[in-house]
Amino acid sequence: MINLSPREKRQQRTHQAILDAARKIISTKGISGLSMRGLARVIEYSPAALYEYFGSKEEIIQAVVEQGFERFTGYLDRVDKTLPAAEYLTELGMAYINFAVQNPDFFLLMFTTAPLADVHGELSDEADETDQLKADASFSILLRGVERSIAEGITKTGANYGAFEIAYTLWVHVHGMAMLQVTNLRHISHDFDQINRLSLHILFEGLAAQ
Amino acid sequence: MINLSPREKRQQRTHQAILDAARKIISTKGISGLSMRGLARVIEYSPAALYEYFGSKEEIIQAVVEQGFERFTGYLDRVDKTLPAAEYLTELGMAYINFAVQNPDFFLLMFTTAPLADVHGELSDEADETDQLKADASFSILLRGVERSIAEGITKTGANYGAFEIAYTLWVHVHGMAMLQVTNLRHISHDFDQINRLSLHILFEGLAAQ
DNA sequence: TACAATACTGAACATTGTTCAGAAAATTAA
DNA sequence: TTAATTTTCTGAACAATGTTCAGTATTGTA
Repeated sequence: MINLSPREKRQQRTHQAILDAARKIISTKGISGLSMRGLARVIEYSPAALYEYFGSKEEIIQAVVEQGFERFTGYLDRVDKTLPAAEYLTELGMAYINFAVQNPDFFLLMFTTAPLADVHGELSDEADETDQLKADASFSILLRGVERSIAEGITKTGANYGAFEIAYTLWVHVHGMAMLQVTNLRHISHDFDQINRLSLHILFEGLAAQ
Repeated sequence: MINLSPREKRQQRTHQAILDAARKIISTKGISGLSMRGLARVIEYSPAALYEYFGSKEEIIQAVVEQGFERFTGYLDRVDKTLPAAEYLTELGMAYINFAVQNPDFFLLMFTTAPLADVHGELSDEADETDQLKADASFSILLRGVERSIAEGITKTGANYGAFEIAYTLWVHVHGMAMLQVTNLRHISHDFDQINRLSLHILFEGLAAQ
């Protein structure tokens, strides 16, 4: 895995160059601004050459989204884990929103692109498919933060809800803020940082209540 | 306005037939399944005829989204207003999510389509543009519910936050649930109703806390 | 140096949104 | 009713898109 032949190195470089160019185009001109011909022009290949590396435009987009989630997870993972749980979760949420606001079109694409022909349902029927969530890298970061907040007594659990339910609650709240910031509220010139923090604070009070 | 000439009636009928057909196509085949030729075939016109009624495909989509928001507002408005504020706001939120789940592609389009060349900013610079929100029909429904909840003592206000901030908090939370249901969690066979209600309940505890 | 695999190009195809000259239909004027 | 005019619609065409494919370079191996 570590040692690559010169050919494989070239392949990987081109593969990545295509994805980088695609990501940049999407970030600047939106997903509708991405064309195979334009993409080919940027990396100085003919349009047909792209099909040596990817089966279709859809596959390219899928790969860009996949790498996007990796960068996203990395971004969230960079939040200082030595912070007290309450602050940590707040900053985690703000990082989530920040990522969205700084790459609005890209974020939008990530969260509106359905995974291509996922092989989920392999363990299927019986098993609760929310397991998929728990396996998700960025959700796991949140989940660990929540578990710590429970240990620190910041959030209370009950018969109905444990760490998973609390994490879900935080997720939807933050995701809603991020999403609205990037769609409905996008062109409203107003700084939402303060109200977002306040809003999160209110939610934490609910999570702390018995 | 009420009396229309036969010609105007025909125009309006065709106009609406186009939008209805477009909405149906989007609901069944997604936005990428909408083509001018396919749309024309459904209403039994030639593709070029569509341009007699709309300037472009983009304008058609815009109009479909606009009517979508009207239907959406109507849907929310149908929630029983005689319910106690807490229950009312809960049911309002669940209706929001229901609308999304029942028309996933359509909902997605509505909340990811940027309004075309909006004339906002006309009162501009000085005025806080969050006023746009307060003018929004569906947000107003929520706002009135929140004001009632304040009157009933269900939610507390503070120096930092009044009805607007509380409404925003509820909105992002519910919107996050709806959005995730329609994107990330779409193909997970799991009933989220229970956890969504629970999640909302937790938020209300925060809103009730001092 | 010859052979084989890989990487790429150019030209073509079907499909898309859109335009436009003109035919058909509906409305108005005579 | 007829003639003129306006509205409504069609067919053919255009440029741009994603994709394919035969064939040509380029690279790697014997």
